[in-house]
Amino acid sequence: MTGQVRTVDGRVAGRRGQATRQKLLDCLREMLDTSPYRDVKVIDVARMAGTSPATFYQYFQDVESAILEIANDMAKDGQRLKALTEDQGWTGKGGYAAAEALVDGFLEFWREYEPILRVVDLASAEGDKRFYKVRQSILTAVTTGLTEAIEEVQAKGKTGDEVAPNAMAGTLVAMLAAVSGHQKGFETWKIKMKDVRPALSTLVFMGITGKKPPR
Amino acid sequence: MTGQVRTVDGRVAGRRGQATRQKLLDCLREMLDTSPYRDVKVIDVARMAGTSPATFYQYFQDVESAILEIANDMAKDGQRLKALTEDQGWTGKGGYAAAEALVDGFLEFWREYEPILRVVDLASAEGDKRFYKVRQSILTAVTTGLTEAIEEVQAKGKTGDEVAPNAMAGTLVAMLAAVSGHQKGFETWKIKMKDVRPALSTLVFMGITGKKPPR
DNA sequence: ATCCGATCTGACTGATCGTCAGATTTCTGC
DNA sequence: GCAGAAATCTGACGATCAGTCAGATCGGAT
Repeated sequence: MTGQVRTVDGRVAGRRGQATRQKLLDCLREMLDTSPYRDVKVIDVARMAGTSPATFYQYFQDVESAILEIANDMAKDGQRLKALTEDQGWTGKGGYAAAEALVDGFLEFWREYEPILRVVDLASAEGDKRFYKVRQSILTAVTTGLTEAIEEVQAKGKTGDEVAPNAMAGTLVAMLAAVSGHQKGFETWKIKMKDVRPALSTLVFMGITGKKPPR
Repeated sequence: MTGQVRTVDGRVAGRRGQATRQKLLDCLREMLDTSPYRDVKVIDVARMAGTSPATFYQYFQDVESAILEIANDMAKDGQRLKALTEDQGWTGKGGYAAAEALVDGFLEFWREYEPILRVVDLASAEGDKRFYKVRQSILTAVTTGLTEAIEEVQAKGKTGDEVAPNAMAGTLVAMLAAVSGHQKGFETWKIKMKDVRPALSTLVFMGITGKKPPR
């Protein structure tokens, strides 16, 4: 599906080329773990990979394109979040458990890809469509899943004055993403993630069902 | 309080110097509106301000320090958000109105400072303590305000199995900040901000009171 | 007009970017 | 195993930007 790996000038990369390319990506990712995004230099990545900057440019247009590559892999892995919204009963105790599972899925996913997600978030907020698309591919799946869940609950309840399901779903997803991306920040305050988890789960549950979760 | 404006080498800036400095800050802010953070160059800012790079370095250590300056002004302005959490009755219809006002305050504030807040967010997530402090000074005030509100409601309700007030407050604030920072993103989907506002208000209300907002 | 401190800048060094032609390594057919 | 071809890598280069400093310029006080 991804097609073959190609160099910037269109040549198909062979075994050695792919290995080098992957090594560059790995080093770039490690670099992003430790240095501010703005300070990541091609020359450093190349040096870390034991190669030359020219080689980097053989495989990537620029740093952003390389990060986009990593982000695409991440997005593929992110599709597992989608499953957490499907075929769930969202009412009663089972519903709260489902909310907890969704929350945990987000927290774990963000913990794993934090530095990449930071860049994806920034770049898409800055209007870069390539990164926007990646972000979407992760979040849209979850958003539509939740939208359907909310629609279902609202259809049964029939109070008539509910909020728009897709807006509520989008808001919940944004919330999950934001909190997941600031886990370290929360810990640095006097707020424990152990307490944040139930707060998130409760909000997800209430956002979907409009009710307080059962004890 | 801020003390006098000083150049990097410690001299106190006079009238002309302050004007130049401010012009540089203005141009930097405009630059951030239009270019990706990573692509903002000192030389461009200086050029736009009709001055030379050397002058820039007379007033700022580097680009980040200059942005931090802008961010500090913003934080000062952000203290108005704090007022939106104080002396509010958070129950019943008045409570929902208060939630709406808080949501609107966030949305407006983020609309005004979006590009700066993006950088503040990134830098503090990357562990830059200076930016982290700025972010805190805006959000902590609101978080503690909401924490108190939740504690008050819980004290009256006495169901005993509530979530931790500060975790809930922190989560709500993170949600508000996240959604506010992705307003354009929402609009690009098929989700209207007109629908997001009530979704946010509802979640804030439910997060605080544990009840569905009154019609 | 002259002086003095405040302010600005040209010019410089060093680092990184991004490119290209040519060197080096790996693969292929025999 | 070897010659030739293809794939891969790199040194070297011009361009751009970071960051510094000594000296030029400005503007107000006398």
